Amino acid sequence: MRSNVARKQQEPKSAASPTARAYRIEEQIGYLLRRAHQRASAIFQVTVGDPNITPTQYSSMVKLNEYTELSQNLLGRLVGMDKATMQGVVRRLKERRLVDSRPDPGDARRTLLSLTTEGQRLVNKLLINGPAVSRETLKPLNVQEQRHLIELLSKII
Amino acid sequence: MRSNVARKQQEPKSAASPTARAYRIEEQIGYLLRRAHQRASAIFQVTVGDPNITPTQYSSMVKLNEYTELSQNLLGRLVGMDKATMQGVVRRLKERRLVDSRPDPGDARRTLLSLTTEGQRLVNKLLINGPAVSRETLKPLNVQEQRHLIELLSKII
DNA sequence: ATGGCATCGTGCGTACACGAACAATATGGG
DNA sequence: CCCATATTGTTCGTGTACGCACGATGCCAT
Repeated sequence: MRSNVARKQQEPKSAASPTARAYRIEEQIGYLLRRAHQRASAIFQVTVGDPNITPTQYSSMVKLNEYTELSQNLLGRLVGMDKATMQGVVRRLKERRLVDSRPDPGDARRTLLSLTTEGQRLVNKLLINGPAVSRETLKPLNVQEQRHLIELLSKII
Repeated sequence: MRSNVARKQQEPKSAASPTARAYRIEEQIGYLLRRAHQRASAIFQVTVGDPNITPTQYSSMVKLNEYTELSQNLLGRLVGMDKATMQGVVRRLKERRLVDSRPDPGDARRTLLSLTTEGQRLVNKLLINGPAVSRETLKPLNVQEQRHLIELLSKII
């Protein structure tokens, strides 16, 4: 068990003027979001029940489970992924036979995606642990704070 | 100008039972953190003033500016990056002559990192825009909500 | 009907993110 | 002093994430 705190090697140069509020990277929203997202991903990985499924793969499969069949671009919009990113996610899911695709008969530009039987089985298993992932991630907060955080994050997206 | 909302192609299969609360991926903390982080990164990129500097490179340089000289591992702990990730970040900063390194005279395992003059000049320029990045990211919230979000995120890290 | 513009999926390049394995070095307890 | 254990930094593999450019296709207004 090692300390999570950095050994103090050196003092920071305090460039604080008396009036200006200090700019601390640890208090900036972007920094906090990066760290919080890291922690959430780590909790997902150990809690969801299958170490080979990533958060983005999971959300893609959950959406395909809801809609049955979706084009790749539309799926990307629904789960907030760039089409280039979506490409890689879908490729890996197809390689594992969790997702299948067929050309859209009504639009030759599109590929329709759907879960395989295997993919359905897996996502329904993972969905059981879904709430536990969120619960564990939000554990440091009380119920009211949890609701508030969800609400605030929804607002800034 | 195209709509950001997906065209409705198909209804989701409503699998809602009357009692159980629906599991919506859009309300899960991990999903929201991923989306919020995406947005924050995009705002950083267009607001910080140098499109070639990433958020992680920025936070590394800010920390090096505070401490003058740090080992790679310690810097990684201070900014919340894995040592393998840190490796790549530092390599790119060194390639651009923004960061310099020397062996630690007191510990042959360590490499001491510091900003070059060029790196100092750049980070001090970027620090001017730092507050604007955070301000823009938090724009959808009022001041009280902004403070609250920062506080809640700090708690779950 | 056709020409301009948007959309869809792909490929490439760059950058985080991290687990795992590794070699070199440091440290502390017996 | 010496050995078990820990730390530091590197490399490899896999997976997001996205900008850009491309070709194929669809759509719409003239």
